[in-house]
Amino acid sequence: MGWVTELPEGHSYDASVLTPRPVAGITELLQALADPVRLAVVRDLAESTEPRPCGSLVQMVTKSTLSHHLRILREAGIISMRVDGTRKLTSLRRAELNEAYPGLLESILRAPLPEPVAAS
Amino acid sequence: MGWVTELPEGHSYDASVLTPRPVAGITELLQALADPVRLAVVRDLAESTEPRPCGSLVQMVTKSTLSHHLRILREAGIISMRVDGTRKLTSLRRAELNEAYPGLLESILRAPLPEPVAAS
DNA sequence: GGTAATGTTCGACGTGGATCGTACAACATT
DNA sequence: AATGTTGTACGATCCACGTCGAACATTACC
Repeated sequence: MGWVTELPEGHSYDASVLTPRPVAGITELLQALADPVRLAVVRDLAESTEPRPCGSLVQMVTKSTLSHHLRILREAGIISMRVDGTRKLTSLRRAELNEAYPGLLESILRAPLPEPVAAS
Repeated sequence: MGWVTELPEGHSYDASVLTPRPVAGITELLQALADPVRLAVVRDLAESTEPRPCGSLVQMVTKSTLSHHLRILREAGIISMRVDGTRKLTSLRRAELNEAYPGLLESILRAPLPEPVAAS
């Protein structure tokens, strides 16, 4: 078996890391996308067809912070992750998003990236 | 003259209330839209072609809180306001938004409103 | 001039969110 | 078994945000 499915009262992994959620409501979805780091992650994932390990994503923040942002994106149904050995591959759920909110993701991705993402 | 244009060091109105700003960057725009009250205001404005006074908008919050949200929408370039006697008429800047981010506003407005907007 | 109507500003409060460091879990390799 | 790699959980901190009440500004009307 892979990762733990139940929480044995203490320090162990949450099963929700791997079970994809349905795409969230419009407010939660916009809140998830309304952050420079998370938006950068989404753009990054959108540019590569292949799933990407967390380490190859934006390096603006610490591992723990990135994990926090990936959790939010996961809980909003924007991304999904699957295990690949010692790493987890993250991918953008374009189909589900386009079904739930047609055109939304595309129009956001089409937007020019204004902020240099980090402080100049 | 109309409203004050300069801030005479104290309690007076800000000129930015009436001067429309350019549409903000994608992150600031999404942040402005990622709030249930503001999203309700935008939906409300989108459903009526005529500009609306603040009093006829969503009544979920206090006047001051609504004014705060309208300020954020204004600074993001999403709405504009003009004076009409003792009131200010608010209108959605659909054209400017569609020019800056084609399809974005429409896809958001097309989304079903999930949350009953207030606590049940 | 006084009063009412409509918004805005300010100050304050509470909550949530972003960030980090550290410790831990799971797997791979040796 | 020991170690390295990768990602998550937890605790703590800091700051931004949403909310309200009260005071003020602007205009209209009596």
